[in-house]
Amino acid sequence: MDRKNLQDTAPRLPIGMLSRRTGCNIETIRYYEKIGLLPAPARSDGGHRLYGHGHLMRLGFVRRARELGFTLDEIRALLRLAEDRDRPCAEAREVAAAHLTDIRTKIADLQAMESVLADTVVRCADGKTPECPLLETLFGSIDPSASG
Amino acid sequence: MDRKNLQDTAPRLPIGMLSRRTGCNIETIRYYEKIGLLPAPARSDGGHRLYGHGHLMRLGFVRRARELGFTLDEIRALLRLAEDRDRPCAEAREVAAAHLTDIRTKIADLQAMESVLADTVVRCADGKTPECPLLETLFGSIDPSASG
DNA sequence: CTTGAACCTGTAGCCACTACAGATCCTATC
DNA sequence: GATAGGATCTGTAGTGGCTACAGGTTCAAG
Repeated sequence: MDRKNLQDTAPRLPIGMLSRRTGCNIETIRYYEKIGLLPAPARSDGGHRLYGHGHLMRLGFVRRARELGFTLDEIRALLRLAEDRDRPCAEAREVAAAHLTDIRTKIADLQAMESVLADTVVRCADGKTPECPLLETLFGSIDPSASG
Repeated sequence: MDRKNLQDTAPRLPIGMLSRRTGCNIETIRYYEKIGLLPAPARSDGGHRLYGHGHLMRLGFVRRARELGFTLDEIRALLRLAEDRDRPCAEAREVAAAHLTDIRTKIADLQAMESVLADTVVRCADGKTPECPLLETLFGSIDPSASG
């Protein structure tokens, strides 16, 4: 069985089933269809969506990529690479490497926030300063006498 | 001079000046006014906003708090505490402590993403696997033969 | 009095969903 | 075949925290 057969769309699963199988909200699934991330599935006579195995795999891919913080645009690119089996690895690595840089930047930013806040909260807990250290920190160092 | 005199709104600065002094976009300043985070300033005869020292301090406060990742709602709460000088420290500490927890959760989440991705990118770079390790990771372990 | 920068209001867009409202369909039971 | 109620349908609007216009008015310098 080819796990990457994204073209297999033989209609089987209604949307609620797909939702349960992937852990993805029904609304989100419809949203992914609307923005073209998930191809429109077959419909029952009454108009209900019926998904195939390809949809299941594709949505699983999207969910996993989201868990790793990829944006929907990045995921779109990765899906294209997954379909084009010729030269995906180098390009996929590029997408991932760029994303990794983003993540590391975010971690660094959050760690900077964390250290300032942790320090401030400790000083608040001390109760050794007359003013609230947190509020003092936030009032910061704008000099109101400087001319703009 | 009391740095916390947020009530001083004697009209002096036009919005562009306030923007330059605080590093906050003009659009953002107007947005903060619209959502009630920054009080509406005086106006010139022609209708241009004229800000006072209190606005400068308040907006500085907001910007610093944003840099520490506080949400606008949290900042609203902190500003209320800053105005009410009686029992702010314990409550401000609570707001900050809750936010600190959020930040630490986010850091942990990002570090989890980082380690998976860093590992995968390295394996991509190896070129030792026939398939692309990144795409393999994203195709994950959904078992299509399991019944939903 | 003219120029052009600064400012005004209001609306729409961004991302990635989420939450309805109000209608229709599907399936199981009687 | 009727009925109940869960599942699904479409479409719209809201979230947070801005940002980007369009199309108009005002301000300050020369």
